[in-house]
Amino acid sequence: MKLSRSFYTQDTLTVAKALLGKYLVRNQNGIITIGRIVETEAYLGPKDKAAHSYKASPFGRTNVMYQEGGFAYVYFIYGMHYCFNVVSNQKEIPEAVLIRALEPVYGIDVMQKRRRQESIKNLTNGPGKLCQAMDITKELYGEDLLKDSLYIIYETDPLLKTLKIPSYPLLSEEQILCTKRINIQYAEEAKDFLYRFIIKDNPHLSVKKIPV
DNA sequence: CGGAAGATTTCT
DNA sequence: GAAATCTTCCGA
Repeated sequence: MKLSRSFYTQDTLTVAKALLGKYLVRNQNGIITIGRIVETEAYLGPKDKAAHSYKASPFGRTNVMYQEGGFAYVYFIYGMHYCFNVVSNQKEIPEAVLIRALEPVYGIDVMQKRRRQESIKNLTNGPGKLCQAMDITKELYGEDLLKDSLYIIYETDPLLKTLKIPSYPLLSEEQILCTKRINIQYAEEAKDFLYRFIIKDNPHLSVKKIPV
């Protein structure tokens, strides 16, 4: 089952944490790739100096964040990478969750081609890498995650069994770790907010060490 | 309208 | 440790 609109319109920290263990599905004209979400970061708009929507209007690149939850906010950075966020919370509240790392579980051969990289550990362990592996580009800016090109499913979805994807036990509270966010030193007091959520010890995290 | 910086990755 | 590379935003 796809995550519903009411999942995405919860408060952003709840969504960021609850996304761990769910499966991101990309259907690019019938080519399916799937990854298990293992790392997320919350960005809380006007009260968060690290957020793109900290001082923004509903007209710039963060436009889609003003929608209710469940849409894709994709941005281009450093002249070469895309990053994918899930818009969260209610309409007019410009908040989102950055998907920072996946564990590849389906369509791995496709991901290897797109990434020009054999090593499975190096396919989706970073926000730019996973966009390349899943073919997420600006074309998906504003995409509705309740549609069929890009969406997220529960760990109980029968599709996973159909595709013979090995299942994991449901995540327990103690497997989830909350840390500072990555690469936002400029954000003053916001750099210390514990808005990053990871599955403890997962081999596909973007950063090995836990930020202090 | 120009310049700087960036929620990154890769290679040295 | 630094380069690659380009969009966005901010200040003049």
